[in-house]
Amino acid sequence: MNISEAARLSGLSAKTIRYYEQIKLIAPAARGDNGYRQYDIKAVDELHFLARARDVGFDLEECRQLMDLQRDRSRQSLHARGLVLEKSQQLQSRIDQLIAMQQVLQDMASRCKGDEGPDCAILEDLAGWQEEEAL
Amino acid sequence: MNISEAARLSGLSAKTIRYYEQIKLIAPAARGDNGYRQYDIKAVDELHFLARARDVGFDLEECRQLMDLQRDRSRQSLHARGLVLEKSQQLQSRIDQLIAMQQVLQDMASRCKGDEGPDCAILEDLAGWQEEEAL
DNA sequence: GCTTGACCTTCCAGTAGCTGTAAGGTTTAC
DNA sequence: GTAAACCTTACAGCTACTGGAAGGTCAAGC
Repeated sequence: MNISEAARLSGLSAKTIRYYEQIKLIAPAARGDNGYRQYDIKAVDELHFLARARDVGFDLEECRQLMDLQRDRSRQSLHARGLVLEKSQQLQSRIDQLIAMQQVLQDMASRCKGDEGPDCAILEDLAGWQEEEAL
Repeated sequence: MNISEAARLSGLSAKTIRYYEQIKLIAPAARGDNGYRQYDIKAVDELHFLARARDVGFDLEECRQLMDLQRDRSRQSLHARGLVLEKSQQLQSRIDQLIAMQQVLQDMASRCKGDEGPDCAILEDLAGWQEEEAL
């Protein structure tokens, strides 16, 4: 099959597939007589694997490691588990951070009248007096 | 004061301050005889405002809008409130997304033995059978 | 006066993970 | 024959910086 069909089946865009080939995340695709890339089920499975790994938050370097494990017949499942748990913790940190940011925003919004006047607790807050630490 | 002191007080790096000047997010700093950038309290306040806005999740274009509001004597606080509420919703979407990703990871990890053997629920999951949608 | 180190300057390149666009070749349907 | 819908490569651009090179300036100590 051509690249657009592989894209449809894997959940990646054709552009992304070419990009992954370019950065050698995947092996160069086979080519037809016309120079078009050709994909078989096995190749699509690999692309799908990447799409799934990206979806749950792994970056491309981590995807590379996961694919290495996937290919390694003598792998130890604890390695994959380690990568997953580490990523899970990273996501948790990011979630905590975003929640904290959001709470500040909610707090700002609740203290702002939000009317036609120029008085605004939000802008006062952002402009806010230098905090202790810096002085 | 020189740029490194302004950086220390504002919470931005000197590099970042120069960058903000370059992309015209802030006005060009005054210069001393030696060509060094000079900052007064007012300039530092503006930098601090930017640092705070970035900290709670606004991108540079949104920071520009917030600063425009800050400078506008005839502003309406509902505009600032709108920006904050919109950003809050964006953060919420992102948080929800990250939580969903993390749950998948936790689920994977819980089903993986994580031992010395090659059998791995995680890798099976990532490699997983094409989902209905694509077929 | 000279050196040393900590500043400052500009400019260019690189980061992650693509996406958009241009310029062109191929295939397919009518 | 031709138009649409594919495919190819190559290069630029996105966000928000950060790092580094090459060089000018300043203050302190000898």
